[in-house]
Amino acid sequence: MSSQGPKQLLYARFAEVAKALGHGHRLEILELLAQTERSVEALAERAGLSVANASQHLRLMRRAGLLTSRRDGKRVLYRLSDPAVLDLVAGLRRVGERNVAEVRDVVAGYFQKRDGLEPVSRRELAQRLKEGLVTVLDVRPADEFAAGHLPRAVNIPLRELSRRLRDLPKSREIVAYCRGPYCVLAFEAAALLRKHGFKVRRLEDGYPEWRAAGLPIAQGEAAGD
Amino acid sequence: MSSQGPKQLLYARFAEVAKALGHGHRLEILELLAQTERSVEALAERAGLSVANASQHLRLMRRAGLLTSRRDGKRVLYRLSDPAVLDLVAGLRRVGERNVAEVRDVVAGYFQKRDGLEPVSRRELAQRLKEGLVTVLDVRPADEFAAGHLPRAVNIPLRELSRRLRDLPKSREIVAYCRGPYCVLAFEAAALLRKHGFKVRRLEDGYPEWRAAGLPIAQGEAAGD
DNA sequence: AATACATTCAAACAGTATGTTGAATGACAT
DNA sequence: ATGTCATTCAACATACTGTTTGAATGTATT
Repeated sequence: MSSQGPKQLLYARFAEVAKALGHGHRLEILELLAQTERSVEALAERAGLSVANASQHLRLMRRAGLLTSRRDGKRVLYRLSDPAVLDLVAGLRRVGERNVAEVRDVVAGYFQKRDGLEPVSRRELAQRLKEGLVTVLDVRPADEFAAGHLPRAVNIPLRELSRRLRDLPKSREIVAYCRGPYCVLAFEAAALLRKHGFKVRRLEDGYPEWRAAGLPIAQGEAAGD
Repeated sequence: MSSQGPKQLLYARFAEVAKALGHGHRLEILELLAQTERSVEALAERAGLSVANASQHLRLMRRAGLLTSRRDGKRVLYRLSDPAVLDLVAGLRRVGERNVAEVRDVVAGYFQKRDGLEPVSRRELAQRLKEGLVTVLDVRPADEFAAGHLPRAVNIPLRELSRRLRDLPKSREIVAYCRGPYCVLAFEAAALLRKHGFKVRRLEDGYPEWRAAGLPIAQGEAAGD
């Protein structure tokens, strides 16, 4: 299979890149790495995997060219080797949304139940941010927020949201976002806030896409900025 | 693995799309289907597979949402379900080129040996075509040419090229293309023609990309147009 | 109805992937 | 040096993939 001609050889390599994307756990790891580089242990914990298992998935993706790693003291930090990896994942999503019945069912059955409204586009949000018309709410865990977030975003991780409703304005529109298009955090946040009478919509996707689009970002832990 | 939450379920589906791309033979089938829809038998023959084997690869890709099929009398014709599938394959190529050492080696060792010149961009070729400055040479098999090709292109399948050199002009620049970026036909053609003193360059990719870019195309068997 | 043909399905095989366990490596701290 | 911690490796059981073979299906042709 691997080597009748040079084209076959190349295609076998390209297929390996695709194979490296071909597992739910690995796509989840890529979503996490799209936020910021991370250690094996941190990834394992967030993705719900054993450390050894996460390590194997990471090695496989590194071999395929999806990731690179560097050592930082005792730990090894992995990150996406190329922004084009995000385009690939977005492509999988697109093909799935449009051509796989089960995907459409889940989107209709779970996601649209939490938030049926049209999401806000990046462009529109960027514009309204400039005009100071909206409150932007980042519902990711604090460390992901610290690694990079939308300008002037308020960070309330989803788990704390019901306790901190008073930190949010009732009059202004709120735009919630998290890791990406199917990150459940923003959907759950939208459902919760709407139930409590807030005016809320979701950003169409997440922080990685915002950054990849070249829009301004901010870093650090502070709430104010 | 498949269903702790809705996100995991979606990711498992998206992973299936990636898995369907994860085999050299399947990428080759996709390259053929990017030219035009085709029967199982035709695909099997061109990809060098048994009919039953091709059928299984096709079924898998159809399930994943990459392909659709329709019956036409005795045969079943497959085609790409979505232009986004081409974007996905292009994404694999891009990640491979930039991040997999072996890919770079093969490109340097085989492809650049045949044609080290910068390829002509679609834009540039479209412009020069309008001005009537170039001869466009399509080296794909006749039936693929007939299904769609660049305007005013001359079709000389690679196998016939050495016998039909006199059909090509020595004075004008020739731009050769075939199925896509790593279709060997155009590289071999460029090497052969250059050896015989023609001025020849390659188009940066192939017919499917030209069509996907919305540039004008022509159909039918005639040589003149 | 009988035949021919294209495709799919089912069964079988070898080969490859996944996830677990426990041991090995490599880097830092004492 | 010794111990500790994060990561990787090796070995294993289990499940899935790719391919071949031959039979079954479904569609045209006679």
